[in-house]
Amino acid sequence: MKEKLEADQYKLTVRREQVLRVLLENKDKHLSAEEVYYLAKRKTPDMGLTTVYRTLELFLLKNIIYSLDFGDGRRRYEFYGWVSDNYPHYHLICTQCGTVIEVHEDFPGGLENRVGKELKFKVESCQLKIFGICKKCALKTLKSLTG
Amino acid sequence: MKEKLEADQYKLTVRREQVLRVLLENKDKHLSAEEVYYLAKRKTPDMGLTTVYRTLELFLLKNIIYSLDFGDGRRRYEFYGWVSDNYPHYHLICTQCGTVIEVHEDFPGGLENRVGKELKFKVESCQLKIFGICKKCALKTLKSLTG
DNA sequence: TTGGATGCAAAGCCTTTGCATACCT
DNA sequence: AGGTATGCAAAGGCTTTGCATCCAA
Repeated sequence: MKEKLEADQYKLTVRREQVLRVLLENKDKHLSAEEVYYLAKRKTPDMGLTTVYRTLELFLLKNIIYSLDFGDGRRRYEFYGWVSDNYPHYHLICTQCGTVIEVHEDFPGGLENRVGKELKFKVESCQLKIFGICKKCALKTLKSLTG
Repeated sequence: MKEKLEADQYKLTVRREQVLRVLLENKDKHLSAEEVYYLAKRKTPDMGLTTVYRTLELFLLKNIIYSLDFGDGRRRYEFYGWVSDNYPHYHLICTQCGTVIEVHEDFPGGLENRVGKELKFKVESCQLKIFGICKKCALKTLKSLTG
């Protein structure tokens, strides 16, 4: 599987394989570059942060991953989930505790087709972020009010 | 209208009014802090960039504006369009020329209600970004192919 | 041997903070 | 006077770049 991803003209070096592994093992985590760096460093201690950035850039270019921004000032990375065999999905972001919940569910309303046809736009990918209060925080708030 | 926005405990100073004016005059433009700065500077030459940042932060806090990220490394700002009298809307982002097209249309499929009920999540706001190729770029590509 | 991959350090951007000054009530 | 607002400069945080070295084909 890994080999297939890189078969083009790029080499799947040890470092790149490490980055790939970390990303695969944390599919649901939305890691930042630095987090990938620390996790990869565990198995490859002489890995550099620069390499992580360059590898992520390469993966972005090859559409292996894509990047998101949850407003905390650093970019986060996730495997690509559009057109591929992954289901498209979207994110619920709690504005109180910052937790990001992934919803693995199709986009509603045949959105992508409608956009393509009605608005003359060739859709490549979608990102849907829903901000609000998660159940935990709602409970917490309730408890603090009732004592 | 402007007065109403600030009536709380914050002063609507000349600088803040300038920032507000720039934002109002560019409702459809998704300005960055620096762009706001330059536009505001035209009428108030001794305006500082720091003030723009601090004013934008204040406006964010008061839910007068909200911020977006189109992946170009700088935050962009727009008037708040949820719950308010603005229609919710989403963005088409051309991955070739970077143009951002606003679609003033409700989110499809009663999305926000479904999320709230099915996933136990109190929705505050949504952001939908659709990446792809705009009509202009598609034409450009076609022409370059046919000569 | 040759070109890409890598690490380190430095530079670049955007944004925030510290601090002294200016302003308004 | 007192507290907020502001500008400038400096600091911060994340990311990219320069450059010498390393590695694999």
